[in-house]
Amino acid sequence: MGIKDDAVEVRAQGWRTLAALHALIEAELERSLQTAAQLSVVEYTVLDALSRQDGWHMRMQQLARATALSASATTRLVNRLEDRGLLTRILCADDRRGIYTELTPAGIKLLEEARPSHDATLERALAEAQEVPELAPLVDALPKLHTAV
Amino acid sequence: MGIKDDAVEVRAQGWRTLAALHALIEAELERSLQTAAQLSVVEYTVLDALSRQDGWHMRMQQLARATALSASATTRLVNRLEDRGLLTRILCADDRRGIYTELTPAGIKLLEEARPSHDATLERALAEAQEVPELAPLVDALPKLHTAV
DNA sequence: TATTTATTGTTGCACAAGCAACTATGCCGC
DNA sequence: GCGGCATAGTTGCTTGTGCAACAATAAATA
Repeated sequence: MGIKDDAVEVRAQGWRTLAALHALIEAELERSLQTAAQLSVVEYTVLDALSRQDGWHMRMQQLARATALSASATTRLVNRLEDRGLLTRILCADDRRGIYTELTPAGIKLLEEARPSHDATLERALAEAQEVPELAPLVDALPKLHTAV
Repeated sequence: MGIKDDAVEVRAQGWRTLAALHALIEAELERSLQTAAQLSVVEYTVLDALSRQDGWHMRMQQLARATALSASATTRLVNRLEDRGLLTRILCADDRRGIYTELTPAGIKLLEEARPSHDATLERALAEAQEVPELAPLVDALPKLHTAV
């Protein structure tokens, strides 16, 4: 096995680690958000993305990218949240094909209620992952990514 | 905003980065494996996990953990692969509740055919991710996790 | 041994996802 | 202005997934 083959295997192992950690965190968040606010992880992601957006409105396609979902899935996701009164669709004035989505007060409220649970669960999931030998190095690496030091 | 709040935000951002990179890689692998071998990512994961297992047999529950899938999803996943003749169920002699799965020659063959495409796509996806500013640091960190230096 | 309890895997059901086809609007060259 | 093409979003259909309930076997306890 040469150097080149090693690189392939290193990438594969990195990918497996990434996938495993992702699955662990997502599963815990899923349960936590479900019981705390009847929200799935993607639904929370939408509300959170909207809240971190200036003016609190995004187009469908931005939402699709933010959630890594297909266009059709995004449509139905927004439908669900709109039916629950958590956000509203707003027609674009300048581009009449486009549709903005905006958080309603109820959406903001639910997000604020869910956020502590989300954050605590994330912290707990990362702590659990650190107990797993294969995952620990990745958990350690995560907070070092964006520190502006 | 205090130090504690910063830690929360750092974790959240790390999680978003992890999720984004995971989604990007998975989407590319999905397309690639589909066209190369009519396999989904989880299906490939099963075949790969079995091939990296001594004796090439695993129990359902191990498979469920390796794929981060529920028990029922694992059952149906194994059904699909068995129907295609890529693996076989083998009853455990010592624990008659348990079921081993084992790659068939056809399964081994398909895996070997799919692996180059998988590895190449993974390399390409990581290269693409490195062009995205938010993802680049995580991409850089991945290969450093398991290097036995 | 008999009875309870835990574990392993499968099935019914409801739901969310992707793909392809569609509508509606914007944009470009003529 | 008009036909052709690209873009934004929605809908029909199929499929994979999780949860809860279940059957079968093992392990624990009396």
